[in-house]
Amino acid sequence: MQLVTVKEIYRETDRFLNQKVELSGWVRTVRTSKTFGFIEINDGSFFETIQVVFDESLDNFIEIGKLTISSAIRIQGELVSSPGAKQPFEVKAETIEILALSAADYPLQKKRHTFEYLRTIAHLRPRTNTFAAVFRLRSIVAYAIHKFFQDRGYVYVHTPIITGSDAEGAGEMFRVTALDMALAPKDDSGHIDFSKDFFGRETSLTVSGQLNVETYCMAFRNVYTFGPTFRAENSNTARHAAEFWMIEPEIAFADLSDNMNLAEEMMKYIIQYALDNAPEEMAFFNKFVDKTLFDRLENILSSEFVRVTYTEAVEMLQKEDVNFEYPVRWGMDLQTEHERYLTEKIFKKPVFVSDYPKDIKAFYMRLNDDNKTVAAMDLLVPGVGEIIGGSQREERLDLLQKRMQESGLNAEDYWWYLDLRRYGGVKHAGYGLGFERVIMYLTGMSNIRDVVSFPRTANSCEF
RNA sequence: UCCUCGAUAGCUCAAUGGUGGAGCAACCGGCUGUUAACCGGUAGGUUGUAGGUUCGAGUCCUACUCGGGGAGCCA
Repeated sequence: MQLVTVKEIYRETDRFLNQKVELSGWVRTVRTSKTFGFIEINDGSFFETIQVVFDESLDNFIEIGKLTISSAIRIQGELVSSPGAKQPFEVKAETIEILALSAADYPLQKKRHTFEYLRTIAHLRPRTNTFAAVFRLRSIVAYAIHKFFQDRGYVYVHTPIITGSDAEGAGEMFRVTALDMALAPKDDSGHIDFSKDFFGRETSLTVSGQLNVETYCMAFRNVYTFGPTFRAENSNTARHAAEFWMIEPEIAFADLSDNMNLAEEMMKYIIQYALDNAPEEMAFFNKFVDKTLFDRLENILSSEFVRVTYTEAVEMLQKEDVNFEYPVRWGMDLQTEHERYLTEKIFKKPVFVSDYPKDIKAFYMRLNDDNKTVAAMDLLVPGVGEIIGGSQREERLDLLQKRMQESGLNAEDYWWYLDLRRYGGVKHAGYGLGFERVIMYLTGMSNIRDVVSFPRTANSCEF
């Protein structure tokens, strides 16, 4: 009797056909007749289920027929080719052992549930087809990202989760404190005295690893971070979460064009990797979640990403005969409706928009020679919108200091960041890729809450 | 945070201001190759919460809570 997984049976069917096998897994569905029945089980190793046929020759036939969904069982039997149309093979059971009987009020039924309902039972939803596919893909894509960078010699840097820089500028921050807030020590002006706190200063959860990873970029040349990020923004959209994962590569001796080349190569690599290594899951998404998925992904793999400057994009949008809620005008940030129009209507594929006005972008972005724009780039993709935001960094100390001053930042807080410009600081660039947004893009899932195991959003931290 | 729509059985949804229903799930029974199996039966409800209008409220009004969609912020 060979102990096998469902994945092994599907991938190496010839090895197991007409052999005795032993399987264990969870019941997805049971169908019975007077003298025989069928069980489909999923053993966790594979997206697909396997059908088990059983009949009254089993001494526990009656009990088996009453198995509830999600009960755990062990089956011994023979793998045989199946006369049924929907599966190539099945297991003819000789013994079925009930390992754990699931209660009858198991909330998942043999029918389609809404994603909204499944979010209320996030501890059970990975047992559904959709979420099993999403989270196996998420694991595979995380590995693909590491593989992409590691194969190219990048060093993976673990940047800190707790940060003392209180103005990274990327968003609202969650405070980290060991103080009892009810008894917090106050200073003379009545504000909480964080010098008495654990770190002796005010600290927060990171909103980006970028500033830290730039320091390692100046040592290892090509580096990346991949870790959790926290934003305390009261964002209530399908593509924002308070806790999410971000990939942030940083490359030295490189400019904005190199940065976009890297982003494009990485995106294509990830897509190809997902198609090659999760074919069942991807086929499922294409069939049940987004019927245009494969066409969309194939189109991306076989074409070059569009590259336009912000100024060109504004001109193109102004020429279109469309009534935008917010008219396009040079100097304002592109609204979601403009970004979507660019990527979904005009180009119908991923678009890099670069060289934004300096006033709407972060202080660390490199000032262009026109003195009006900075070497920033966003990658916009159909369906998701902004998936990457990046820039060439300002490596010239005097200009960086000037920009910080204009942005109202205290240069002393960034002394180590400025040091990089004094000690062999060269041109360098990098970007942040929202991991969940990649998963959304690869699966067609339209809500970020459905690609995070236990999503944390404003007013929601169950589980 | 703003705009908008919604909340009725375990799930998905019906119900003109006038006795709250269906399908699926559950439970009981039937069925010799099923595929979200099928057939028959049983049980299941303080209509999100708190007020108000009315002879009478699931239905109308107010507030709150939670959720969907859109916007801002961004990845």
